[in-house]
Amino acid sequence: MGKLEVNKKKKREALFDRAFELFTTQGISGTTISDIVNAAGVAKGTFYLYFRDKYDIRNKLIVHKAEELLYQAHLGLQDAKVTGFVPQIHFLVDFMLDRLNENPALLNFIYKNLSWGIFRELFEEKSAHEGFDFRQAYLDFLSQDASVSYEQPELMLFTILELVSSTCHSCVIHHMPMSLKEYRPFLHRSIDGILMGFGTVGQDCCVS
Amino acid sequence: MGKLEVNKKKKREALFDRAFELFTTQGISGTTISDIVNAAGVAKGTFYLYFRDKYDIRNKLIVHKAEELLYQAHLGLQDAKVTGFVPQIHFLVDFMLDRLNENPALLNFIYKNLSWGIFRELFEEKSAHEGFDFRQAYLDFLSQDASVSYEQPELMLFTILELVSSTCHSCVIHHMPMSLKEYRPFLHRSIDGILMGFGTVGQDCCVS
Amino acid sequence: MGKLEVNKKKKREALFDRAFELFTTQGISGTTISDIVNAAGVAKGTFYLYFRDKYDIRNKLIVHKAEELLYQAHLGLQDAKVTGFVPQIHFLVDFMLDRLNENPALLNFIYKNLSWGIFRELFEEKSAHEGFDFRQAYLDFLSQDASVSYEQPELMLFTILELVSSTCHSCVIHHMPMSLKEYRPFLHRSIDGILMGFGTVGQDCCVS
Amino acid sequence: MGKLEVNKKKKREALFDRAFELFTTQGISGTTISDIVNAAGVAKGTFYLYFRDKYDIRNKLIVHKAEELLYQAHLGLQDAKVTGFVPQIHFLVDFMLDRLNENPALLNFIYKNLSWGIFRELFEEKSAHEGFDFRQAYLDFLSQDASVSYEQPELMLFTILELVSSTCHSCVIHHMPMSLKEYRPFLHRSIDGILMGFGTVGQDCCVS
DNA sequence: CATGAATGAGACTTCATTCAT
DNA sequence: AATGAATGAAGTCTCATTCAT
Repeated sequence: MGKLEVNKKKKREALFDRAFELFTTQGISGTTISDIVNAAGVAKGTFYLYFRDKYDIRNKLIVHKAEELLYQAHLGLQDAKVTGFVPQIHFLVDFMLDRLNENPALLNFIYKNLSWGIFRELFEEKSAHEGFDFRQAYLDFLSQDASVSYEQPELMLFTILELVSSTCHSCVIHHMPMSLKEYRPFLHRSIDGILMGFGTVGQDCCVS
Repeated sequence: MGKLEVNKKKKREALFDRAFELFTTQGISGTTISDIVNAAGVAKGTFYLYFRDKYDIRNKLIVHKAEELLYQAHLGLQDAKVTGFVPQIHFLVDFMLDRLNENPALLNFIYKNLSWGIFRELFEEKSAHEGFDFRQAYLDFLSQDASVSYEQPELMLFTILELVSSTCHSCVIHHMPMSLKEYRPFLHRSIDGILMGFGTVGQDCCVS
Repeated sequence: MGKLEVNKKKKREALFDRAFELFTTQGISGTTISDIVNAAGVAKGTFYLYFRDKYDIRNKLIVHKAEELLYQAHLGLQDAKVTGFVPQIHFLVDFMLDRLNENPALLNFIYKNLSWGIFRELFEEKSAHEGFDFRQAYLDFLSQDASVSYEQPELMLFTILELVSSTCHSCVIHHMPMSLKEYRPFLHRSIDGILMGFGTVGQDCCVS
Repeated sequence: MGKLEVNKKKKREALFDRAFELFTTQGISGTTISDIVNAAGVAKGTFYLYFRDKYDIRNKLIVHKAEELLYQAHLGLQDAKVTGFVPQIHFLVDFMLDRLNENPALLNFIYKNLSWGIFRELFEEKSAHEGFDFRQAYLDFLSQDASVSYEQPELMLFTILELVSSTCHSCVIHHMPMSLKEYRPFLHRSIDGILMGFGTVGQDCCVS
């Protein structure tokens, strides 16, 4: 990579990082492009060389941050060596809940965006982490565990994801109806319920 | 009520109704106070006699519209004479899904606000519909049905509500991952799963 | 005076007093008619029954407050039984400086208005204090003291008044170039100088 | 200086000059920022690149105009080759009175601002006219004239300045109590009186 | 590539004044 | 005489975007 190339990358990253800081601290509509370029130490016009407008950088940030979170969760799972699909799902949910609970700013930012729309993008776009493919990883989990079988596994993921992000937002940001710590067991029971709902015959809750 | 009093009410309602129309068609940040007062046929300053700013009227609209929807669903349930708690929940969900499916503008507007925060307000504040108490109505459903018993029934309602509004939004607004029509059966299965998760022993899915 | 008459007077006085308080605490342009009527506990429209606009009430207040100050000084002089024109002038100046030093809000309010323009009004208008005539009082001082004689005594009063109000404002409000306490001896020396400057032959500074 | 630099200076000056015209003809509160930018031929936003608000440009104008006046008087004094401190003071006063009499708009504008506050700024800040130091110039006058000696020379200047600006304003703007032409001799006598009041023993008016 | 001065539409808000009650 | 809801002109200031340098 040429020196010039490196410099460009640096500018883009400076804008990216400062924008995230400002978005999470002052809100999106409370952040102006002036704020961002001032914080990044570049000229106003430079912003437009890298992003179309404020919403462009916001969208790119959401995808990026969500991807990071998922990738971290994936790495965590590998380290933890959890086996079995259901425990793996619970592990991933817990991992992400912990991260979001520690970092409410991030949660607030990606809130309601860590959803199917983002997943589509993550699934379709080339990951920033070379060679990592979210969809494939998910489907691999499933096929590795012969004891489970679901109708519409992608739809199930969507359902769980929406439930988790939505309730988690309420608990972490508003502490309503209770803290995440208190709500967490109920959330896991609800996830189990959903898994059951999507399970095919021969794999259900009651059969021992 | 004096003539003056009636006139005030009319003005407030005109602003309220036009603001809703504009918010749902042009978005909130795409709607200016000028737009609202022009549509309502009142002077700019009049707006500020009734609302503090754009966000004040928005918040009041969200509560109002959510309340209307719930109240309609409640009336619908009474007419339908459905019995049993679980069927009643499914009825209410279906009723609201239908309304929201017909009226995506409304859905988009109250999206992620038809949540616990709103419920709290609806529960605590005096309803605009004299003598109607949401919380009591819900708890009555439960107690009327001797065959079911749940831990933390309010938490269960919260969980279901978050799931429904979140998934419904994605399906109705983005048609992703599929249309509401196609997703609906899976949603109901997920709700059953959640009910099961919150159910106390002796009342579970598999007992025939 | 009828009961209705009394009520009218009360309203006017309430507006007057509250307006003065607000003008001195928030400034004139920082005070709205709404502020005044709210503080006075009357309706917006009522204001216009008594005053033309904000500047009308301001002007009337200035005249009123300046007149009060002068009248107090006059009463103080009578009690003190100071004799001789020059000591009387110094007494009056000191009396007013003390009052203004204690009450910078008043000073700021009448600043640059306790001047010839106001005097004209006070001289010409009928005083609120029945039977009190400022001009005559001043001319009486002069004629009572056979040892002094001035060209243009009214012009001299104007000169002294402008000097006092102008320097006093700077000292009291800005403490610049120094406090009033420190500046006062120099002010008195300057007044003596001016008196000398206006003195006719036979009465000048150097003759012992 | 680059082309861009020159252009910026031009814009700032256009705003400055038009603002002064408008302030003196329509008054400050009668002048809007729209008026200023229209007159200057620049966009509304441009104003805010150079000045914080209307009061910012006003303050900067006052300092600037007062400085100009003093500097002109200083130049006039050098040309006139008047010697002796007292005649120099009278010359300066006359010079400024003439200018202000010719230009009542300027007088009205800097009225009561051509005072100690401004002097402090002029004394402390670097003059716009390179190498010109007001305070030093004044002190030099004093020290050059061995025949005079004053206690607190700066305080004396303050006293004279307040007297001149205050009385001058009344005479020029309101022609009250008389025109400046008629009042001028009395003013000079008052100044002499003040000089006397501040003079140290051995230097007074009457000693021949 | 990078800059940042300039733009100008338009958002928000205030408030003196009126007038029907 | 008193009220206060309604008015709407007028003002301030912001900020995304452009473009000459």
